[in-house]
Amino acid sequence: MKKHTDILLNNKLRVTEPRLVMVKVLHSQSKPVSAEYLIQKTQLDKVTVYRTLHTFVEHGLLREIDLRQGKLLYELADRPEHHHVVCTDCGVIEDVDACVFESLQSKVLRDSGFAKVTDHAMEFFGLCKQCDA
Amino acid sequence: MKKHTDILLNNKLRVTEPRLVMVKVLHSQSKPVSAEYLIQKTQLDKVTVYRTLHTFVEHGLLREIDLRQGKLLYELADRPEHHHVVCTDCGVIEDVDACVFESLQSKVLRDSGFAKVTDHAMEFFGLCKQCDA
DNA sequence: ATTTTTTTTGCAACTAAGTTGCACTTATTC
DNA sequence: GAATAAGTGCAACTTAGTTGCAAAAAAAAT
Repeated sequence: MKKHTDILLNNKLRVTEPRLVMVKVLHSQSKPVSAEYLIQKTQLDKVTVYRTLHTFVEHGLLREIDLRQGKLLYELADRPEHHHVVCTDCGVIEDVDACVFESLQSKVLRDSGFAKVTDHAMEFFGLCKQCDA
Repeated sequence: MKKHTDILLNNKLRVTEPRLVMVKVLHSQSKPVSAEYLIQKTQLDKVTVYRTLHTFVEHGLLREIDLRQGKLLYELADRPEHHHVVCTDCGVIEDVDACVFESLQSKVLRDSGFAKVTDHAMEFFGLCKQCDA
């Protein structure tokens, strides 16, 4: 499929079969996925999956997310920025629109004496309606 | 020292030598510390350290913090709630006063359709003044 | 189009953080 | 002080991810 090839080319990445397979699987999922999931779905060697994930993150194609599950998750970066809320019971993940981070940044700098804030993690944990019932 | 014994008793925990040693080391540090640091400082078996950390967290004595360093950090929960900003260059950690989380909670519930938010992670990453210079 | 160069891939072996099973020891309860 | 319950430490294991290196595949040069 031309679309997936273009995604790689647009990001100045070599077009290889493993990368096309990974882009395809990543596009098929609307929720963040783990390296483990990609290894199983793509049947690629785990080293290839881990290395490709890093490459994609470096090129800004993917976002790396830590939802306290002992492993990192990945989602395509072409979606609008947002945060996540994770059910601590069943693990379901829902989106939360981009946060009020801008207004917090100055407070962070003031409190800490840091020079710059370049990134932040803001994730929420709770119970989804099913698990709360 | 009576103080450390009391901390354990107040939290309905058995008073044992390893626990007293751990409380002592935890009190000696104002910044969050890793399990590794505690293992090295206390000379206790790593299994004991990991299990005691979990016990302390369950009893509300400790807070567990994930600052994306591939390992969890721990700090005493008797300090006022706050967040952290981490220098992505040198790793130094500074505190940020409790966040505007209350005002975000309703937004999170609205966006996600969750029933409850019980916890959140909100950490910042950037450059401290030294590393930015 | 073929050769050369460069990058990517996959295997095997490794690492780091943390966990589990189990016998032994140490606190608290009676 | 004996019985009971909980905590400790060793060895061995697990899980997520990494490193070295030779073979394979892309892109660049001819």
